[in-house]
Amino acid sequence: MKNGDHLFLIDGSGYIFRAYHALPPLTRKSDGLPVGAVSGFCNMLWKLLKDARNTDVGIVPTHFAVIFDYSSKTFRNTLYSEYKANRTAPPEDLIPQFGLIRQATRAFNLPCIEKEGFEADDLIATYARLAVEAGGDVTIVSSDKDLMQLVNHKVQMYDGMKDKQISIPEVIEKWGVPPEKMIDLQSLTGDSTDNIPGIPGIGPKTAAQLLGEYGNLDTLLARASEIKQQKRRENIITFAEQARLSRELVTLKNDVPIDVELDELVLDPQDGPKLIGFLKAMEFTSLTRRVAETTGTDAAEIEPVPVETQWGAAAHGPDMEVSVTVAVGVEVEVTDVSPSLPAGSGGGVTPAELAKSRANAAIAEKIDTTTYVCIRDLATLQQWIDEATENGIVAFDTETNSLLPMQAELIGLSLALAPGRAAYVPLSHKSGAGDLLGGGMLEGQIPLDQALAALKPMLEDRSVLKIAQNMKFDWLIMHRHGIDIAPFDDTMLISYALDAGPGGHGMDSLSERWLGHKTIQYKDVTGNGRSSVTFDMVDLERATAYAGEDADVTLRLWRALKPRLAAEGMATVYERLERPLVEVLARMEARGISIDRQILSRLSGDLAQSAAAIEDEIYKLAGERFNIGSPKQLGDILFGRMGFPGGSKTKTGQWSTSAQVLEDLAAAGHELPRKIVDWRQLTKLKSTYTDALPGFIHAETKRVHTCYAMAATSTGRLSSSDPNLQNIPIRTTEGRKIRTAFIAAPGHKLISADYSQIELRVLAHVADIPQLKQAFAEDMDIHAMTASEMFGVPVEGMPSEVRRRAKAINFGIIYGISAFGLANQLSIPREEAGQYIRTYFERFPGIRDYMEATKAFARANGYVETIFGRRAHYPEIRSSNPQMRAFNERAAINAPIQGSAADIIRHAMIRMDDALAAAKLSARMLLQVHDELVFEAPDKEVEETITIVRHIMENAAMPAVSLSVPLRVDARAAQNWDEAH
DNA sequence: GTCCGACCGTA
DNA sequence: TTACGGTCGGACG
Repeated sequence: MKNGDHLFLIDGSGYIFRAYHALPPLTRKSDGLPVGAVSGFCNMLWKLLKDARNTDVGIVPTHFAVIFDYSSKTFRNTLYSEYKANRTAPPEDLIPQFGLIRQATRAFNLPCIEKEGFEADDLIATYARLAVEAGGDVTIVSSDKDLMQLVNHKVQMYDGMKDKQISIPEVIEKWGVPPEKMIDLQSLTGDSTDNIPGIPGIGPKTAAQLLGEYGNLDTLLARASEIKQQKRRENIITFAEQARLSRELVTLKNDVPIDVELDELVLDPQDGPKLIGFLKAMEFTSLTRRVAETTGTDAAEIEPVPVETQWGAAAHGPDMEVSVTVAVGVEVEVTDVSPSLPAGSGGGVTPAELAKSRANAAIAEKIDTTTYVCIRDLATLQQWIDEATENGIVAFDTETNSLLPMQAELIGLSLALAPGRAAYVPLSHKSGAGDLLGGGMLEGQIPLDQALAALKPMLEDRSVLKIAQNMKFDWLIMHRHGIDIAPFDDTMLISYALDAGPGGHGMDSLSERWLGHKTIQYKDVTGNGRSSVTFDMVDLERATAYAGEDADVTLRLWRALKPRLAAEGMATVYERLERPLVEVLARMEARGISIDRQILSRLSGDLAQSAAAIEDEIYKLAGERFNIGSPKQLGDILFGRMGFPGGSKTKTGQWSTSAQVLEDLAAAGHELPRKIVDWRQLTKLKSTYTDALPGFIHAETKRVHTCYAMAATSTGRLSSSDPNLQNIPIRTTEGRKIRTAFIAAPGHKLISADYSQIELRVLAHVADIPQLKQAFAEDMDIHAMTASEMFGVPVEGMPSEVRRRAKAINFGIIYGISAFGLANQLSIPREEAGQYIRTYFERFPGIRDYMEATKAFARANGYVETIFGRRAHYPEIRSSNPQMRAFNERAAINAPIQGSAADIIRHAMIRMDDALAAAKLSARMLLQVHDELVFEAPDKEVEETITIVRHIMENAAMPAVSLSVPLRVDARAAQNWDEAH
């Protein structure tokens, strides 16, 4: 190396993590191998190399190397055992990419450099020093602040993803100190991601100011007593030693003994065929094409090169040593079908093959529920816990006396370590069914607090994966006992990510489907109906069989289903949209919302009075007393005895008395049907809301805790029950009053933030409709715009009826429109509705194309996808029954739109808690209503909370998806939900 | 007691 | 025309 040469050092390990989180997820089409970060890495390398003169760096590299971390243990761990101790395991779909990126590097003909005991950063520091000493210049491709200490007039950094150069001025601008003071700055601030302590209470701003004043860390520490702020002075004196230790940790080692000499890093020319062989194996088609063009290679001539990948059966523990080394891209014998955990220790299998062998094994292994252990002493429990900890994987289940997690009491819990090896730990079983007083606690159970104390370290141990069926329930139960389970997998959610569509994801049905095993029914254990008992009354033998089976089945399901995530390309959906939401929703459910009992009680009285008055009038008009709430009796009276015209029948042959039918009669001048409609509205509000809601107020928290179902819908939406807080009235003034009972705690406000027209915006994006995109870009009234476009009526002074029809059509489009449905909705003839639809498609031909393409995709694949890759399956779309087929087609058109919107708000929710915490706001998310989030915030934080909430929600699709239409969020704060919405 | 259909509240 | 959950009446056992 000589004067004028230029060395590029790529921070390979840093790039992997950053690319994984910043780039949209991507999986290899043929087998679901996750390759998003690999793709980003290859594109970046190609950009840097293809024509050095034209790169964004604007510099011609003469030498080039990609540097990696060797392992997680380095010399820094001997300095400080806690170094990087809080790192969690890399996401499962990232793990195979570590190896792939090294192979990519070699395919690019570039040296791959790593060294045991040292971090990539130390190697980079060493090579940078050597290059400068040899007279060369250096560009470090990374954006990691830990490397900024290396920047000087010969060494710069380049952020390959933001396309930004970082030299001395940029460092000063960002951190307020020149690069040579970065070490001192980091020693003061510490770094929570690397677990570097620093000095408490000192952030980058304070650190920069102190270093400006005192020059360097040693001077600062020596003269700490001069600092005026008392707290700061005390902290610096107290934690001086900690700062010195931090300095040792953050100082990069620039004298690592190197194995590859500087001169060996000379940039070789690209080997087109070699690179293309790799890119083809990765199935990066567009990059393959570009490389072929530039290097003048005929890509068709080149075979994909077999690629080695590490594909883990389970991501758990910080080091992830458990993984399967497999050859992908070549035919291999499936050798690993062993039932032991962790699965796979050398067999050559692709994700798809492993999934298949696991499915076969799962159904082949029979289940015997009589072999489970009942644990009744602490020592035995501790043995199981120790084994679980050593294993790194355990299935976990709680038994309670209620399905409502906020009021359920813990009765016992079960663990499974391996298929067939499960145990039940009774904790609160009662004795003496014959005892008049109900019996006391059963003898021979581990005291609850002791059992929980023993379990807590394992349940919270980051190196032990906990598996449950519907983890949100168990998480919340344990959360109420001071234990926050992590990390975890959820078989229900894995099933949901894989197989959302008709058919549920309950354990019983999953067991039958995947294990061929009929589970013991809860009812067979606790009894039926009147004679049923709570689980704490069940004898231990039967309780052990039932509870042990739950854990055993859960573990087996996990083994059968988990590998399918990678094989079918659904790992990202599961890990980004399902699993992280568990804790978010559990915390929302635990918080609950405050309801004013008095308001509801008063409303109930009012409703009862009004309904009674109408009831009398109804009897007078009908000439007899009858049960107005019985559609059967009502239909017979209206259309039988009284002979009203225009009756229609339901599919069971009864007279229909739907609101639509009654409204039509009322419009024709009949008094009685109007009264019925009014009576129905009042009694509905009373029975479903004002009477029912107070029963859900929790005895201790005095708040209402709804329960969200994560796997109940085919589209990705949540559902809410017990009580359902997603259908609280809003359309009528009478109904709205119910919302005034949902109130903020004293000193707080409720904030309601809702997406404006999110589904139509998603439609505009996915169907790529220019007029719609422009209308949203300009924040126009979308229904008026549609009406104007369709009927040629100017938006100014548009009759409301015209807009109403356009609005109905817009919704119809989202729902997979039919002339029949639109005619029904608008009460117009079917011919007229059909004409509307034709006109709409003429004005927006892209929508028709999109709908046809979606139907064709669904027919071909049996499912449709959201913009984030969530799938909804519609196997019946190929039905020979035309009605069935049409229904499935409409649902398939709707699912990507409704589902994408659901995914967007899921993203927002997953990020929200951290965003609020980062802004030091104590606002809390309470409710989700499909396109709306409700928060409770202290009065003083309302404005700032709205800013953060809006920002997170409006940018929720990024970076996974870049929408071509802006998202807009309306937010308002008030004392109650009615005024806030 | 349990299940299903009709009806209706929300997005 | 999409997606849900709750209440009621009424039929079934």
